[in-house]
Amino acid sequence: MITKYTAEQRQKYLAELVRQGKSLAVSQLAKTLNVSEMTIHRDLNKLQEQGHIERTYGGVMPAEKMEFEFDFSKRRSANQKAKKAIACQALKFIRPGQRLILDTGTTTLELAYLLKDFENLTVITPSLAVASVLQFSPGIQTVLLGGIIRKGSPDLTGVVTEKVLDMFMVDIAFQGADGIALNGELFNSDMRIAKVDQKMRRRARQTYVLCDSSKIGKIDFASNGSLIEVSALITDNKIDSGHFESLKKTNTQIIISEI
Amino acid sequence: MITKYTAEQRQKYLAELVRQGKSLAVSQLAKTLNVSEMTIHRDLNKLQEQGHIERTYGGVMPAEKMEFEFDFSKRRSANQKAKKAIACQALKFIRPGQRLILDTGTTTLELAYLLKDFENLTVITPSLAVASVLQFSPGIQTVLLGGIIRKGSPDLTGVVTEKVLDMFMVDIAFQGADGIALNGELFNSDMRIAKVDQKMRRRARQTYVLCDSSKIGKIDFASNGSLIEVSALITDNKIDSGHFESLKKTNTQIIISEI
DNA sequence: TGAAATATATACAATTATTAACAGGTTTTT
DNA sequence: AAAAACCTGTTAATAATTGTATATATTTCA
Repeated sequence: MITKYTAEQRQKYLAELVRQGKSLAVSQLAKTLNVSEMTIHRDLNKLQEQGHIERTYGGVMPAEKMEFEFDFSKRRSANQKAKKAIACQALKFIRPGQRLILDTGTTTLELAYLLKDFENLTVITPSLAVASVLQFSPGIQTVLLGGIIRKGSPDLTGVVTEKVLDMFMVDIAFQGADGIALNGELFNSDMRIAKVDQKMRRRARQTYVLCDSSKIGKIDFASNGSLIEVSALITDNKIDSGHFESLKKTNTQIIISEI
Repeated sequence: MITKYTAEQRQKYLAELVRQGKSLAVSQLAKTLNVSEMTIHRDLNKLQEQGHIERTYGGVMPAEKMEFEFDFSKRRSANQKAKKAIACQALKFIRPGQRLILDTGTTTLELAYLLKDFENLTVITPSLAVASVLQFSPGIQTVLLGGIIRKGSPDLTGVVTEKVLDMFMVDIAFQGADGIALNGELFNSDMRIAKVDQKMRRRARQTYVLCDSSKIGKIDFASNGSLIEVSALITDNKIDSGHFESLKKTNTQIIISEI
């Protein structure tokens, strides 16, 4: 190309490249656009002033992003692998075209990461974290349930959340749990989440509870129902065999994922 | 890989590895990323300073807080000062204890920044950006309207959003506009936002339109109503005097903020 | 506890990216 | 048509990043 562009055309082109997330070296761009490196620098600076991009040493990044910050002090990275394995197992139940509910929690968040490249899904969620993970996935329509933002927590709760849930009926709900008693009772550490979880199950044809083995046999503050109401529990193979036998008595299917 | 990455790309990659709970030896990472071990150390330190990870001797752990990003190219344009002045003017109408709706848009976002330290407010918004700004304000309860997340723009629209709006009745709604015709017609560039704006006005006792002077006399794609329906228009003193006279004929109060 | 092994930090040099300053050219304004 | 404003390219200066060698910490194991 020996074409000559105006400054504006160039800058528009550059902005578009960055938006697409292409990585760009200034020297490369200079050749492509047939201008000096200095000109590219100037263009990029202008785009930065306008807030379209962010410059870094040796590169360009899409412009400023807004951030939500959350406290995840409870999470233990040791269980991370278990959570991923559980999410992989859950993934097997999902087919293109389905509508899903993804609950708040670190295990369901792991599932969201796996869904990223799925085609033709609708995901309904009370979790800002899940929404954030899926925001760039072209094949996924994300519906955020409304509600009150819990300070320091990445999710929505309250009357609004429950009301909005009533507007949908989905194929599968994937729920987390902060504890599962040996009689199959399901617990959350937050009462507000418990209420949302309860409602959620009624709006899904099937419900899967995703819960790593460390939380089985532990009770927490807010009961939201029982395993009897769900299609299956997905957990990992570190589950205590005694616990496993106890839970089996609830007649709920228990799916064990290999870490 | 003999590719060369910028520091930011490397750090992003590292942060993602940590999130996934992969255990990593610095020496291994250095080879993978094709940089010296020293550089990896420096990267990890930087990530630690930013609070993304926690370093231990010989290892890395995820930080206890987690950040979620939403793509948001806020234009830091020449009108920034006008927007701030307009937001300051809008602030004067707000009293403790009130319930507000804050529309999506850069001017209303500016208002959100000013609200941060307010006491005892309830803010209802379809804008994830607004929600993000207010997330740590102890005096403010933030309610996020549900709805479909627009790709590439952090706000909620659709049937759900409108339904949820019906659940509330607030004191004041603060709206933006992408254009205001000289006969007072209000425009958005996105039809979905226009519908939400329309509904929003019906759920507020008072509505103020916040719009910098550069957009006055400009029409855009989607009409959402007219200035006749609102309590006042707040704009800046760069407004063309002819435009001002035209708008006055709509009998809407026009508040001019000094930049 | 103390020494070896390993991990991390410091200091400086080399490399590379970015900016500043100036000059020539083009377009716009008067 | 002259003056002003603007854009671009060249060269030189400045600043940021990275690697190497070296020093200091931290852990482990005897």
